[in-house]
Amino acid sequence: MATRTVVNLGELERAIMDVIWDATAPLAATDLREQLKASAPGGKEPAITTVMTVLSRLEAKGFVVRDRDARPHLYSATMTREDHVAELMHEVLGSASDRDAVLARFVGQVTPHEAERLRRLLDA
Amino acid sequence: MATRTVVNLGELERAIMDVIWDATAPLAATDLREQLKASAPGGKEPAITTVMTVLSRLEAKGFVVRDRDARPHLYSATMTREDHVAELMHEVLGSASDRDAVLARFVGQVTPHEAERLRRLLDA
DNA sequence: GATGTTTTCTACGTGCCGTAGAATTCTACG
DNA sequence: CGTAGAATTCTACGGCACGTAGAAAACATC
Repeated sequence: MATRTVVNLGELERAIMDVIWDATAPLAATDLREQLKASAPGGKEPAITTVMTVLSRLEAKGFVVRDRDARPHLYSATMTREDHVAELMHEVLGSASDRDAVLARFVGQVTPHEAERLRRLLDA
Repeated sequence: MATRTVVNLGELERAIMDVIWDATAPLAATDLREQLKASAPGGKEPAITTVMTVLSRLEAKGFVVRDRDARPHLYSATMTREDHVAELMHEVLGSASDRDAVLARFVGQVTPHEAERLRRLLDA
């Protein structure tokens, strides 16, 4: 019933996606767990089964794909973080009736540098 | 523990915010309930206490303020929907390390009309 | 085929949210 | 005032998403 928007990631799910996105190649669950420990401040370290459960859920949600032929299964993201975030932005933008008004507020809050960047992108 | 981002609204909470945002003046819970029924397709109609509970939660979350002096209490939004959505967009944008790359994807997906709109906004 | 590894299954605890009755407080009106 | 009706607060339950992970099953390897 809940209009399943894409904005549905928990804390650990997001942390795992971040590791996958930062990786240069598909990762095995164990490696991923290592990276997770490295990037986590408190050194918290979930059980390997926990990581796999979340990975399965992320796969079900379409965020990652896994190579089931490889022997530890290898996981990779279905889209880049940038594409994902851009998509989220559009999704959020779409939730307003007056898109133009939202854009006005939006550009009113970007940094000068980003404004310049946007100008260049738009002229390209 | 969960890094409470602003992106936390349930289905009913959002529906209620939409009614409040569409309203031209502060609303009483009963009126709000009416509007809710009107805008809902299935004619689903939550109990008045349900509406009030959610309203209280929205107040706690800082999304609405209520006039406690008025006799039915009157509720209104703390910010416009456009400001809210723009804020969300920035929040989402901030979740990426490479903001420029995100912006590139983002502008690559806006409609021509919106691109034009953005150009004008940036030059203002 | 026994052993270590990897994966799947199953399941619990917690917190958010929709839901709303019960109890309480408040306002008018007679 | 006293009381009825209206409004507000309190309390609470059920469902679902997530973090969590053990138990069990499937695999690979020697």
